[in-house]
Amino acid sequence: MSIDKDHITIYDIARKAGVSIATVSRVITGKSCVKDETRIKVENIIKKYGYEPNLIARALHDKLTNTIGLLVQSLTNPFFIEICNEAEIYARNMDYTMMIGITTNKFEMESKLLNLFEKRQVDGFIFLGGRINEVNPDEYLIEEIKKFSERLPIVFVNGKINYKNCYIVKTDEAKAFKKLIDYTISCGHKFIGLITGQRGLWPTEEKIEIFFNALKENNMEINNDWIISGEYIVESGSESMKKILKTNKRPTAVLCTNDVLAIGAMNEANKQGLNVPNDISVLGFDDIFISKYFIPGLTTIRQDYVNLARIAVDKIINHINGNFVERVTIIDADLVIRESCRKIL
Amino acid sequence: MSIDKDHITIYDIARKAGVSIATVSRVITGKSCVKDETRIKVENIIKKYGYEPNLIARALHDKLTNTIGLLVQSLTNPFFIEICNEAEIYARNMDYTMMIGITTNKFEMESKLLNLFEKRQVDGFIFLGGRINEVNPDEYLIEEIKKFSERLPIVFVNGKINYKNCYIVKTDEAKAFKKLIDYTISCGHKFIGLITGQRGLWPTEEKIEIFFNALKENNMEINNDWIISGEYIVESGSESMKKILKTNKRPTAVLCTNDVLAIGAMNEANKQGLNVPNDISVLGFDDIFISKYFIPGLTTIRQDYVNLARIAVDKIINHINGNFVERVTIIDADLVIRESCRKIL
DNA sequence: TTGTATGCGTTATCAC
DNA sequence: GTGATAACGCATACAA
Repeated sequence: MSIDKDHITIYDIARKAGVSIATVSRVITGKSCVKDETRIKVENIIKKYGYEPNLIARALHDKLTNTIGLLVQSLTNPFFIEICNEAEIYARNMDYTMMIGITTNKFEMESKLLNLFEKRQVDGFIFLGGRINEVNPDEYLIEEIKKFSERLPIVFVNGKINYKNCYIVKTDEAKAFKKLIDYTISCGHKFIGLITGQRGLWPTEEKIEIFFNALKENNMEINNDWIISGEYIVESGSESMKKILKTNKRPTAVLCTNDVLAIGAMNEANKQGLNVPNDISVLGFDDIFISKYFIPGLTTIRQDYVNLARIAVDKIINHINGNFVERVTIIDADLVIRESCRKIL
Repeated sequence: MSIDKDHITIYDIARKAGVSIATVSRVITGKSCVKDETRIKVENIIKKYGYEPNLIARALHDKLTNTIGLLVQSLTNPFFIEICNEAEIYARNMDYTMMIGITTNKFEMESKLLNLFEKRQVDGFIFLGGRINEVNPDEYLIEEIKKFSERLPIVFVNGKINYKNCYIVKTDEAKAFKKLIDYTISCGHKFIGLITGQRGLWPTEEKIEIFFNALKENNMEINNDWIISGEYIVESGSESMKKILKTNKRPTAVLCTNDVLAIGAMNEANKQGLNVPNDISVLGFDDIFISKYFIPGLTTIRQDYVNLARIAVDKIINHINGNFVERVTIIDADLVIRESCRKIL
């Protein structure tokens, strides 16, 4: 085949088949009726020359690119990675391509990417991390999202911005974190600390509230020296644990609002010669891939990555296709018991 | 501003400015000369109406999309993730957008993605994992790469397929692994095992060869029961360590051809009640993010992710711009000494 | 059922 | 220095 595939157009096929380009187009899209005889003739020519429609030209006409923009805070947090991984594979399976933009947790970068990807005519956005986690985001951040959501479907994964045009798929983090606390208490722990990431984010504030409520319900001591906030990075988990271990009395268990923090916390405890879980128990949230293999295995909450990702993609595609889309979907998460939380006899 | 930005075209601007679309286009591209007076007039109108050129239309004309296709084997191996992360951020900084395709290490998927992304008119490919690591790939896998590389720049990250049109950026893995072995030996280890991923891949075979040579050079015992191959996943590292620990005499140190395996190996040693590094030392390769925080911290080789990623992107962009591009770039990697390898007195 | 003609929004060629 | 117009490749409204 000496013909360069790149340069075969609908015109070439039409000429070879002795029909008009309209007919060829009809055959390709399959939307309109074409007489069987001509359809087969055209199909054969298409096959013979290996013709493939030019997706750019099609996008120019249709205003649709079969592309989804994935705006993710970073690829350093394994939770985000799992979502990206599953979302890409699933989306492509549904005939969509993923454009990825890493915002490095900068709101300006989110804005730039929203604009850039809109210019690239993505058919929808998936938002992962960033402003959607803010408890009190600046008004303009919300306004911007609203503006875009008028034109394109936007899905937040684990986000909380509530606006009529925005879709949400999220883990029931409150319920899941309550499970984690209840389990810890059921193991006999009476002195429990809490390590969190940034204040002012939903994944943090929600869990802090649940934590306080649960301890009160159980008439347990709330020691503010054992409640340390930082960032959602390993080093911060270590730092927070260090602070907790400096207090006069140390807790028997420390809950972390995510696994990354828990790993930092375990690392620090270990450095100080403490054994997890014998000297101090540590629990996490997310069940990132390494948590299973850490020593000791981390007891944590497993978020349902696969469904979070797939539902996010489905919402976009269904919206595009004009199907009904549930605005908010909430998913349960399971407790994963490993070795990092000791049962106190 | 009541006008919908989406629908402003070059025609609107031309009309408002009282010039032709050609002039507006000249102002936008900046390639041809326009009288200062008219240029300023047009620029003002553009600003006033917030006009932005339609990138799809431009792509249809130019055959360029300012998009790079990133074909990655999986987002489960942290090494790949680091590259993706850096590549996306850097590429966008250079005004390119990243399309990501996860091949799940299936060659057919690589083929599909090559074709799909070419139809989407990416301006180049970055290849991460997959067939480019095969020591003896099927001929058709090579032919396909050759075919695509005639039309588009393709960069392999740590790949070895040698073809005149393909670019390569890679860590000098042989040299780096030699460093790792030399260090292990310098710590006094005389009985050393090796855990690898799949046979038939360069990152495996090359290291096995280095391993044998180094041991011979040092007149050390080569015990084939201590050389176990599997897959590049954590579980495989555990399994391999299990096999090594079943042998009569156990090595004092085990080298792993990547960190993922090392983590599995350490986990297994630990499960069997052995302390790393006191009972057995474990060393890795890659320095994935968790290796620093693992207990004990993993002694390993740090690949220069940032440069690997940036050089890959640069090669693509320079090729597109018609600049000279070095076909192969080889990067050194450093030994990172942590706690997982014990010094024997 | 099929063909013609037009639009999609650019850039570039060629006149003027 | 500027404008008219073709070209990029497709999809579709309308006409036949």
